[in-house]
Amino acid sequence: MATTPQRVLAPVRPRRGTPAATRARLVAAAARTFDRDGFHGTDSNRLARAAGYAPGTFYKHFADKRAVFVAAYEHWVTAEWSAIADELAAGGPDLAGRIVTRVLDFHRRWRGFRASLQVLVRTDAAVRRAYRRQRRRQLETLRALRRERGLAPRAAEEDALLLYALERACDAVADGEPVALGLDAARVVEGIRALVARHLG
Amino acid sequence: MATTPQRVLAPVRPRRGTPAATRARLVAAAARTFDRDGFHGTDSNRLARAAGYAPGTFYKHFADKRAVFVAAYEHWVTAEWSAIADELAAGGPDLAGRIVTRVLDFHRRWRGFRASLQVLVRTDAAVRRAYRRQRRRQLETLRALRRERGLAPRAAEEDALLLYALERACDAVADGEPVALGLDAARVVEGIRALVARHLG
Amino acid sequence: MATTPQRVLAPVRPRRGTPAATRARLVAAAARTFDRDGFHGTDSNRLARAAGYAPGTFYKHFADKRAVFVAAYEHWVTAEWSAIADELAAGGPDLAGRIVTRVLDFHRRWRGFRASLQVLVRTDAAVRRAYRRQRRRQLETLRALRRERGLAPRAAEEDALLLYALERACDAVADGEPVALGLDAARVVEGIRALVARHLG
Amino acid sequence: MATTPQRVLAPVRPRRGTPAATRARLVAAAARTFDRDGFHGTDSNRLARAAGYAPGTFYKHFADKRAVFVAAYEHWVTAEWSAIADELAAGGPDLAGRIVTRVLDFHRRWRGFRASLQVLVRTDAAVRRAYRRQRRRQLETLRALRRERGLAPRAAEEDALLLYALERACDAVADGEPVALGLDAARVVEGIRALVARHLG
DNA sequence: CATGAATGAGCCTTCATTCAT
DNA sequence: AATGAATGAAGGCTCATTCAT
Repeated sequence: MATTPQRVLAPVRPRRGTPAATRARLVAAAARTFDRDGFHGTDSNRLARAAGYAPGTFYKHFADKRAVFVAAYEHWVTAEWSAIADELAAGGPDLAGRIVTRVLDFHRRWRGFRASLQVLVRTDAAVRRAYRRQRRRQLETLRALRRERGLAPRAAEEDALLLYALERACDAVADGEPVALGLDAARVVEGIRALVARHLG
Repeated sequence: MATTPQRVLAPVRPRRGTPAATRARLVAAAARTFDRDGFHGTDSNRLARAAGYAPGTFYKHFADKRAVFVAAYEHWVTAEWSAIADELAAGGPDLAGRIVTRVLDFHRRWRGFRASLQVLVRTDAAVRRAYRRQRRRQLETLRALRRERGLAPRAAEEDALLLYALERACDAVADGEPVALGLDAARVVEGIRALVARHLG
Repeated sequence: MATTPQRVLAPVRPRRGTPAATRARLVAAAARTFDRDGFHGTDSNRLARAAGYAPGTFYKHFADKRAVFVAAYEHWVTAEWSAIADELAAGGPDLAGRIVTRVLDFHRRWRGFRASLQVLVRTDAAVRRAYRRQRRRQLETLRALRRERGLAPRAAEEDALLLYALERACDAVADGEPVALGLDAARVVEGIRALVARHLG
Repeated sequence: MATTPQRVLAPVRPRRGTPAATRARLVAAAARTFDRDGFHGTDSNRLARAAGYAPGTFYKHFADKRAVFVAAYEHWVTAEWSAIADELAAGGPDLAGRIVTRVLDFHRRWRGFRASLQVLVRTDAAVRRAYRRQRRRQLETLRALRRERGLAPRAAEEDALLLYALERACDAVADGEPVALGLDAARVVEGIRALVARHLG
């Protein structure tokens, strides 16, 4: 049974795959790399190599470096919200706790990416558009949730505030900031849960 | 009231100033430029020119671009907190409202800077240290405030959560996000105020 | 016998060659340029252009300027000693005279390079290592020669002295020093030949 | 008995000395610094500071960096040859040995300077002129010596060859090359002495 | 005579992007 | 579809030199 040899520095990939598969690999590798090194901490050649392709291939699939960033963002955030939507749909006790666990999980995975995102939101119109679109989706999801569950009604402005608090707190935890400051990380997480629970309650 | 005209590309300044004055001008110009263009959106030559100096002058005062960033950060955040400390000391009604106005003001002024800061906190150990130091200071200020005013006692973890919520919400408002999303910005600000008031109460 | 015309600023070359060919062109151009202008008298962009490439290409093949210098040195000195080895192997009368002609030839070609070499030997550990390695090789070649030809035995120290005298005298002749001083260059060369002959004799 | 305090990084000096004294200090500091770091390994500000002066002072005394180099060269080599002239005049046994000791001593002191010198001789007309002038002086000294002592007559070309061998061998010893190659340094020095003795004999 | 802040050309290097194969 | 050699604009930083004090 022959095994495909794996090169360490240049992952194997079909020399000719479907464009969609190639694109998906490039997006996935870019997401990982941006998260680890930041948007300005890598270059497009490295992104291509990380996916197992040559530099030229990258530009066959994306107009420029910014374009993969947007693609990776959409991909990641779509995944995030479909996971959270599942959580919401699942029902069961401690909805708030389960949401926080989920969000925290995502923020841990994408903290570096999110940091670059904040810079590009200010710098790049396409990124800003994508970012706003996602925020709108989040607000709609939240409103729908309350409607479906018959939860306490809240103004959209209050939902937005909850999202801000949730996302910044999860970023901080993902950064390891509470630990670095000598705080009890579990209590911080519990605080976040309480916030969400109060809001949904 | 006549104002002294300022040339855009080469601000008036003494042909030969004290090192401290030069450094201060460089820091101020760097802070403004980083905020507008982002850390990776300018270069050291531009920073020097923005302060009215030639490229070489920059490197007489800072080891590299990162070093001015830290200096500008310390300068800005020190100013922020001394202003807030004044506000706190001033007494008078609506403490929460006055704090939010102040913080919002700062975030409006430094939103771009803060975005780059988040990236550099992950990328650069010196920036991370400076950042943590400031956070520690914030927590201490908050604790001291509650003690002096005989306000409701809170765990440090809860203070941290307040800071996170406050800072992210003010960033969003400074970004113009509520407006872009069709929300009522004033209601968002009022929501922030309520959050702070409830915490201090 | 027609020669291919070479453009000075952009030598003809295939638009896309093998890495080895590119590297070889860069090394050759660097050797020429270092010899003419000295290590500190050129820059990496000039070296790239002299080989017909853009600045970036240089850094695809060498970590820095110092690295091409070492590569050029190894290349040149390898060529030198294989030529001398051929001379030695060839046999025939006036071995000393033929050696001197050869060495003189090389020193005329590489006098400027050798001058920079002396500086870098003191400045740069990698260059020093390469230099010592070559000297060792020279001493071994000399010893092997005497053994094979049944020539007069000499201590390694004496061989070294011969090499020193030979190399400095050839440098001076290559510099045109005898002529500048009003000496008879041919007599100087004859003197060098006598030195070598006496040593081998 | 009060001692003058000596700062390590900025040697004391009279704020207003005679121009000649200032110049002499600058030359001495430059000679030391060039020897240690090479001509291209320092900058004119460092040369000034090493002598205890500000950058501007340097340019009050020398037209440019190259000019101190020439001045330092003349100073050093003048000292060298007056010491050797004393040695020659002193008489006594083992003239050759004493000459070699002296030359070796100088080369040990100025090896780094000499390396830069070889580069500048090719690069800079003023340095080349100074260098040729010194060589002419050496040849004259040698001829005068033989005349006065009634030594064996030699063609100027042979004297030149002796100088070449002597200087290169002493450079190598000063470089520590024999030791690095596993040779017996004392035997090398003895070889040099024999060379000189044979030539003078 | 001496200072030292300031200059700015220019070198070293990176990296987003192209294009011939 | 994929390659990867090649590009060149531009950014980071140095340093010989000037000049107002």
